[in-house]
Order: sequence, then C-alpha cells, then structure tokens
Amino acid sequence: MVTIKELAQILGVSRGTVDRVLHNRGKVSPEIKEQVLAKAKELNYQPNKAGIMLSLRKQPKKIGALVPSIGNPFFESLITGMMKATDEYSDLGFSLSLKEVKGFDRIEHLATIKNLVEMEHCDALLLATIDDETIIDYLQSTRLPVIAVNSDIALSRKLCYVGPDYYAKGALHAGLLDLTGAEGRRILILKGSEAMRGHSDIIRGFKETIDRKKLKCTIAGIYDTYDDNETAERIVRDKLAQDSTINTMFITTAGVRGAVEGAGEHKLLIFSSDDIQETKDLIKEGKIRWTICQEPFRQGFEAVRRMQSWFIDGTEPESLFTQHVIKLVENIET
Amino acid sequence: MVTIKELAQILGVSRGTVDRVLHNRGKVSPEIKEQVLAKAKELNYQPNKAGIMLSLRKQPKKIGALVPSIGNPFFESLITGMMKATDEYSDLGFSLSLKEVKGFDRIEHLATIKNLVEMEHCDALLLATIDDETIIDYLQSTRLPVIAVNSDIALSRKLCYVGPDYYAKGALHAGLLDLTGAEGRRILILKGSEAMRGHSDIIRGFKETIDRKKLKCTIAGIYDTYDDNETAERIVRDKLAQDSTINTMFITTAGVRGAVEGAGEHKLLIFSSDDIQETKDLIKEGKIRWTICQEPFRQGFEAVRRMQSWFIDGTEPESLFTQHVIKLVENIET
DNA sequence: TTGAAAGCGATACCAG
DNA sequence: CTGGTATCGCTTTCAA
Repeated sequence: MVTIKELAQILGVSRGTVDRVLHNRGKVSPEIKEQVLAKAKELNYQPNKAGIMLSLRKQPKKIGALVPSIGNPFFESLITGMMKATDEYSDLGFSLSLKEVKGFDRIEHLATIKNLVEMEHCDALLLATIDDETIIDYLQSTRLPVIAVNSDIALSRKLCYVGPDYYAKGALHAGLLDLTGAEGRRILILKGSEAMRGHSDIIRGFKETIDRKKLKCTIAGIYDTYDDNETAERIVRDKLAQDSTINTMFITTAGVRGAVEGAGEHKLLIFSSDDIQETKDLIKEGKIRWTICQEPFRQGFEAVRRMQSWFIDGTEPESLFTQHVIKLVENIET
Repeated sequence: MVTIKELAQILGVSRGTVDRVLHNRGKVSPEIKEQVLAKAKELNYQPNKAGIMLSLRKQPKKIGALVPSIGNPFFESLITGMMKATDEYSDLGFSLSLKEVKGFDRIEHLATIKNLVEMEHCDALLLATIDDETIIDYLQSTRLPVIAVNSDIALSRKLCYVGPDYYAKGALHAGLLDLTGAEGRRILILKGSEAMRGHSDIIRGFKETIDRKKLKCTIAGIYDTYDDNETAERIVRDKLAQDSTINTMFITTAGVRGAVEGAGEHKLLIFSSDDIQETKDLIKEGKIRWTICQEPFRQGFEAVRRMQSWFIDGTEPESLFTQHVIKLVENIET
C-alpha cells in the first residue's frame, strides 16, 4: 500500500535515494540506507507493478525461444501459449523472437541459440532443447536468464523448468494399464529420439511401476520411430508379423497415425501420449483407448509469464510441473 | 503499440478528445469522432494496461464473493485461488470481500448476497450459489457484474461461468468404469444436495453414458449424503446389508470418508469426485480407485482475474470450463 | 465542444 | 553521495 514517494516524504529524503536503497544501485550513506530499509519493512512496502511496467517500456526486453516444432504438431499449442502470454503483456514492452527447428540435432540447436543471443540480441531465453554439454557450456557463458521448457536441461543457473515430469507420466500409464487389466499383456513400445531426455524417463517410469506393482505383463520390444509416421508403420507391421503374442501397444511420441495403421486388423489395446489432432481422431474412432496429455498451452504461457515476472519483480520463478491429463473418448475435445 | 498521446498528435487534437471518443464519454463533434476512430483502427490502438491500472488506483474496486465452504474442504483451494489472484493484482486497487457459508440454504445465500451488496458496497460479485429464482431476481435488480463460480446459475446478465461441466464429468466416470470393466457391476451412488445443480447433472451424465455405450451394469440406488460423513456411513452400511449384490460405489460429493468406512470389509470398486485430503489418503490406501478433480484453484483464480480484466479492459469475459483431471494412486499428490 | 494539466508509481539521468 | 525532474500511458478535472 505504501509507495516510494510516501516513504521518501516520511523519511525526508528524495525518491531517488529510496529507489537506490531498495534496488542496491548507486551509493547511499549507511545510516540513510538502514533507515529506508527499516521503514520499508515496517510499512510493508510492496512495489507497484503498474508503475514498474510503465517505466519498463523505455527499455523493451526481447525474449528468445527455441522450439523443435517443425514437423511435430505437439508444439503448436505450446507456441500458441507463448504468443498468448506475450500478447497479453505486450504493454510491458516484451517481445518474443521464436525460432522453430526440426528435430533434436545438437549442431542445429546450438547454432539457433547462438543466433538468438548474438544476432537477435535477446535478453532472455526459453528453450525446449537437448540436454547437451556443448549447449549447456555455451549457455553458462552467456549471462542470460534461461527457462527450460517442456524438456529439462542440466543448466545449473537456469531460472526454472516448465514442463511435465516424464517419469511420473510413464508411471501413470502403468497405473491405467493396471486399471484396465494388465494380466497377459505383451507390450510393444514405440519411443522418440533419445536426444530428448523425457523419452527415456517415460519408459523408465512405465517399467519400474509395472515391476513395483508386480503386474503380470511383459514388454515385447522398444523401438524408435524418430517421430515419423512411415517408420512407425513399418516397425509395427514387422514386429506384429514376427511376434503374434503382442496384444498391446504403447506409443510414447509422434508417429501415432503410422503406428496405428501398422497395427492394421490386429486387435490391440493401444495407448499414447499427448493429443495432437491425429490422436484425437484415433481416440474418437476407438482405435486408441487413452492418451495422457501435458498441458502444452500452459507450458508456453507460463514460461513466458515467468520470464516476464522475473524482469518485473526480480523474483526467482518456481519450476512448474504440468498436470498429466488423462483423456478417454469421453473427455477428448474436438 | 500506438498510444493515445501519439494518436492525438497525429490528428492534431488533444489527448482528452481522443480519450472521450474511445470511451464514449462527453461530447465530441461527429467529424473528429470519426477521424479518431478510423485512425485508432488503422494503427490498431490497444490501450496500455499499466497505464490504466495506474490511474485506476484512484477508484479502488471491491469484489464480493460467496462460497459455501464451511464444512466442505473442497472449497479451500478455490478460495486460495481467489486470494492469489487478488494478491497478484492488489496493485490495481482491487480488494476481495469473502463470505463463507455452510451448505446451500437459499435464505442464507440470499441474505449473504444482500449483505455483500448493501452493507459491504461491493462493485462486483463472484458467486458459488444456488440456481434459485429469488436469488436470480435479486441479482437482476442490482446492476452489478456477476460471475458464477463452480456452480452455474441461470442469470441472463451474468458475465460468464467459471467451473466444470458436471454432465461431462459424469460421462467421464462412466468411461473409466468401461475401461475398468463394467460388466456385472451393481452401483451404489452417493450424491450431494439437490440444491446444487451440478449434483444431478453429474449423475445424468453418468447414467446416459452407460446407456449410450450399452454397458452391462446397473444402478442399485442413489442416496443423498447431505455432504456429511455420518449420514454417508449409515446409508452405505444399511444398503450393503440389504443388498449383497452391490459391488461398486460412486461417491459424487463430500462424505467420502464416511462412505468408505460404511463399506467396511466389503470389497467394492470405489470411485469419487474431487481430491480433498481425505480422498487423497483413501486413494493412497488403495480404498478408492480413482477420483476426478476439477481444478478448484484455477476456478477461484480465473474468476477473480476475469472480473479484474472486466474492470480494466471492459472486455466481456468468456466462460471457462475447467478440465476433468483423473487421478489414480500414481498421480495423486501428497 | 475542446484543450491543458495534474496525478498515479517507479525509474533514469543530470546537476550539484 | 543526494536531490530534482522528466518520462512511461491513461484518466480526470478544470478552463476556455
């Protein structure tokens, strides 16, 4: 409720001085500094966001984002979320510089990040990237604030992570399998690129939960689809031809349509991750029994919001683990 | 990007004039008015929120809220959400006047709303209340903006509704029952007060989905717990004693602990709604197999946010249907 | 009917 | 080291 101006009046100093104390910039005599801090605490001074925003307009901030969205529709709504947040607070003088790439090639990711920093002169980074040493080293060397989105990276000075807990997601799939009846299931697992840390976590969560719950089912094989429909279709067709005991398929990533087509007339229990349009359709057709989503819109939105608050308040953002939203035919949207 | 000041400069008029045109206040000559509107559209004028907030501080707004939270822990996090949003934008001069009541007594609800309006002089209302004619009539007579929270009401001039689609929630329960295996299930349903519209919707959604999917299960009975543990326990004990074919229990509302205790040693498949602490514990104990939550925190948060934006922007808020979040032992939080 | 100016809270910069 | 002042965008009030 109390403002800098009032604080200054009460103490008989200027607003500039109060500002300097509260932000640790410039030199202020120790006695005055102490007085100001004491009074601010006493009267519970809270900076007014509207005021900060208004003056922040003079130094607009550019937020750079890297998303491997090309050819992967999952990221569409994550990007929409980023744009919505940018839009909602464009008043503050924040802008978004979005770079889209295809897949998880470390060379390309690093080059793109360098571009954001050195060419675009971004003031902050939102990254859905690979947990790669070269990239981490580069990020460490720039002094920019970074938020990891969708896929975590081991950057010690990142502000936070916004995205799912993949291990928990795998565990939840196992829980649903248990609910459905796991006994006698022979499961074919289709996974995505190893470069993305989440893809192995999800499978680990799935397996370990099956073991822990002692479910009477077995994994018939784990194969990489490279997020590609044709590859997925071929693999599934081959494996089903080779092994007629397979009665269940777990698709952890992109290539959903291909995988389902590969199954052809085989009556499998199929479940998957995320809800791109393809997946929604397949659920409505009854081909896929459930899918577990991860609030992609919210990931994009909250990542941007957190970075903006970091500039406004200077408060350390907290990591956000998005919900694992189970979708059946009854609650899948059109 | 363009501001009122710039608009005024370009057109060679004063900011006051531009402001008058854009807000339809005061008199402006038709020609100038047209010019201003045209230019504003051309340059895509968007009012700056920080600016508005700053000048809005002079007329603080009081938002009144009615929540039937006494004795019903479900509402705790809804209230937390309301407070968080109020807190986050307290800069804007918004305050929250929260009235908590017990249950759904129409007389008490009406009296409380009248109190908010006439004694507290609130400028807006957030209501989790009964869809009652007397209440609707009263709200219609006050000219205040209203948002229905958690439970919808048939007030024609309400701004919007924030909460779940109860019918869809019931349908999703049926979908999960199907996944688990519905055949041969004899279901005992425990419901809450009829006064709250959602309670009948959820059962309708459940029943109609069972019919539509032609699930081979039957409903053994539907009983009202009045959101009370003791009542719930007694009913369940009695019914199970009378009818030994019951093998499934659907608890749609409060009284969860009582209902589960009433089941005693009977091995039932039990599922429920929402995730108060009791329910979480029962899921962890393996007593309840699943529960479907409705993002209560978000309901409170978004209701307040929407009302604030209504005052700031004047934009009509859109209704928000919260997600139906399925929780199993694998994804229930501690 | 229109213009001019003060004020909201915080920041940055210049002058002392 | 400190004070004073202009500025951000918008609203409101007072004068003309």
